[in-house]
Amino acid sequence: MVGARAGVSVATVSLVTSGKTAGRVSKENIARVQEAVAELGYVVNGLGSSLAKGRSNIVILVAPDVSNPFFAKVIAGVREVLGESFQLLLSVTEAGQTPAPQDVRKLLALRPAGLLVDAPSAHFLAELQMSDPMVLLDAAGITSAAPSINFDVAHGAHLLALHLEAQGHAAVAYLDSSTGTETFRVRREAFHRSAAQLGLKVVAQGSSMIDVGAAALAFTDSWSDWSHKGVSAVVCATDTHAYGVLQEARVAGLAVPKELAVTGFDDLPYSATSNPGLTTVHLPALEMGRLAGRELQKLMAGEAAQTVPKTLPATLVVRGSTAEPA
Amino acid sequence: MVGARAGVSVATVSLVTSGKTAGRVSKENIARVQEAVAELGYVVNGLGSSLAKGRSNIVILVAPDVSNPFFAKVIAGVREVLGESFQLLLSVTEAGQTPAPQDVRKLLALRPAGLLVDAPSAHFLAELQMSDPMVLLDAAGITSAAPSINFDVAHGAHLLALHLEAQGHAAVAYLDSSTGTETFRVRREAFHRSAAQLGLKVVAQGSSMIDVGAAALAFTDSWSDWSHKGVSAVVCATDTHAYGVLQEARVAGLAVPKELAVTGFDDLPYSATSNPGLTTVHLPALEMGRLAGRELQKLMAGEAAQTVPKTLPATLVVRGSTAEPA
DNA sequence: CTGAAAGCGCTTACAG
DNA sequence: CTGAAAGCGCTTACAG
Repeated sequence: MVGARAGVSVATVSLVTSGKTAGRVSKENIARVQEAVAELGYVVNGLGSSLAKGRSNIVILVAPDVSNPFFAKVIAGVREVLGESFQLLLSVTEAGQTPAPQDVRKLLALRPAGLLVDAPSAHFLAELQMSDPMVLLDAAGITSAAPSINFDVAHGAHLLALHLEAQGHAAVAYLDSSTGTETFRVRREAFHRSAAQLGLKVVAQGSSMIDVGAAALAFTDSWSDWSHKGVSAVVCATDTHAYGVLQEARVAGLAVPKELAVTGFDDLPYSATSNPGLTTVHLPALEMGRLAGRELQKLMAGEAAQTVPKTLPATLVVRGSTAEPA
Repeated sequence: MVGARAGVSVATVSLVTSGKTAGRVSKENIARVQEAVAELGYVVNGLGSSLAKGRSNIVILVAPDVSNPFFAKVIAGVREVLGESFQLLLSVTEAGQTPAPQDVRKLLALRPAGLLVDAPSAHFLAELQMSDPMVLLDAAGITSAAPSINFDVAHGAHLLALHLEAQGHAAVAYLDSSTGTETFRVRREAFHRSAAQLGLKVVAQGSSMIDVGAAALAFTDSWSDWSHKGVSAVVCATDTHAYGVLQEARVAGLAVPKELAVTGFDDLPYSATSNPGLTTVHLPALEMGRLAGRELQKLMAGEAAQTVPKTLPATLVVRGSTAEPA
C-alpha cells in the first residue's frame, strides 16, 4: 500500500480513507494522507475492503426488463434514496427473462449488501432462498418473507372496467402479455372479475410478448374474429401492447375511440403524447423505487422489515383512446 | 470454510470449485466435495476469490441511457459474447447523464476485469485514465487509446441527405438532440455537409432532449416558423425525436409524407410498425455489442488491442414517412 | 493519537 | 494426488 508515502501506517491510511478519523487521527496526518491519495490517484480496493468488513456496498437490482422507460423511473427512485452510500448495479438477463438459478448464484458470489428484485416469479424466489437483505418490487400475487412494494393493479383493472362500462361498451377483448409474470395474471383476473360484476362481457382473448410489433400482429390476426363478436374495445395488459393495437387500428381505418376504444396499463411517457392519447392505468414508478430503496436501507441497517406488503395506488388516466375530448 | 465437511483440505475444495482438477484431484474427492457443496448450498465468495486472483470477473457497462430499446440490443450482443465467464453489470446514472468522476471511482473500486463505455464524452475519459481493459462503443469523434467500435453515422447522414434530395425536397429543418453527446455532433455536421453539397438547404434548427414529449413540444413551438421558411421535411437526430414530430404532424393535420416528410436515426423497433413507418438510419446494435464484447475479451486475455477504431456500416431504411408506398 | 497484528475467504506455488 | 502456508488489500480491535 503505497499510501505509506505519507509516512504513516496502513492503519492510519485506512482510517482516513474510510472517514473514521474522529478523535483518532491528527490533523496533520489526515492532510498528509489526503495529499498522498490525491497524488497517487489511489482508489480503495473494494474487494479487500468488503472482504475485511464482511460485506460489500453493492446493491443489485434484478429485473426482467431494464430496457423499459417505465423501469427508468423505478431506477431513478432507488438511486435517489440509496444515494452515495451504495453502488447500484443492474443485473442483466435476456430481454424479458427472469434470471436463471446459475445467474443468481453468480450474483450472490459478489456478496451484495442487498438485493432488489423486480417482478419475481415464485420459482425464482424459491431458488434464491436469500438470507441477505432483499426487497421485492411489483410482486403482486407472490407470497414471500421479504418485504414487497406493489402496485394496486387489481384496483387499476377495476377502474378500467368501470370506465369502459360507463362509456357504453358491452363487449370487449383482452390482449394479455404472454410473459407469464404474476402481475399480468392479477391484472387479467381482476379485470375479468370487475367486468363480470358490471355486466361487461369479455368475449375474446389474445396475447403477445411485450413488443409493439408482436402486439400489432396479434391484433391483426384476431380482429376479424373479434369484430364479428361485437368487440368495441380492446383492453391491453400493457401500454406497449396498446401501441400495437392503436397502430393497426389506424391502418385498418378504424376510428379510435368511436369504432374501437383502446386501453393500456403502466402509463409510459409515450402514452401522454400518442395520438390519440392512451387511456391507461397510471402506476407510480418513481415512488415505488423510492419506497423499495428505503425499505432495503432499513433491512441493511439491521432494522426490522415491514411485514405487510406496501401497496401503491393505481389511478386511471382517461385520454382520447376511449373518450372523445369534451 | 465448511466445505471441509468433505474431509479434504481447503486447497482441494478450491481446486474443485474452480474446475482445476485435471490431474490434481482424485475422482473420489471430486465427488465428495461436490456433494458437500450441494448439501451446504455453498457459493464461492467472489470477494475472496477475486482478491486472491488479483482481479474480479465483473465487466461493467457504463451507458448514459440504459432504458432505451436500442441499448437492449447492444446488451444482448455483449452478453452473447461474454457468456458465462464474466458477470455483466450495468452502471446506473441519472437518465441521459454520463457518470460523474466520483461514480467512476466507485466503479473502479470493484476492480472490474473490464469496462465497456457507451457514448463517452472526452471529459469522462480524461477523468478515467484507465489502465484496465476498456472498450468504447459509439464513440465517434472521440480520440482515445482504447479500442472503439463505432457506427458510421456520418455516412448514414449522407444517405439521408441523398434520399431527401432525390425525393425533391429543397428546404429541411434539423431537429437535434440537446444531450451534447459526440455522436449527435457528428450526425448533424455530416448531414449539413452532405446537404450543402447536394444543394439541399437546411433552413431551420431545433433541439430537445431525447424524449417523445419534449420533441413534440419543440416541433409545435417551431412549426409555424419552419412552415414559413418552406420546410418540407424534418430530419431528426434520433427516432425518438421523430416520433414526437410524427405525432404533432398528425395533430396539426399535416399529411405525412406529402406535406411533411420525417426522418429518424437509430431504427428502433417501434419505427418499423409506426404509421407511417419511419424512414431512418439503421445502426447494427446487436453487432456492435458482439464486437465490443469480443474486443474486450481479447484485452482481458492480454492480447493486443486493435488500434484502428472499428466502424460498422449504417444503412438507410426507407419507409412511409418520406415516400409513398409504390 | 498511532502502529503492529490478526483476520476476512479465497488461490496458488510449493513440498511431499 | 494432497495439504500446509503465504499472500491478495483491506479493517478493526488492541496495546501503547
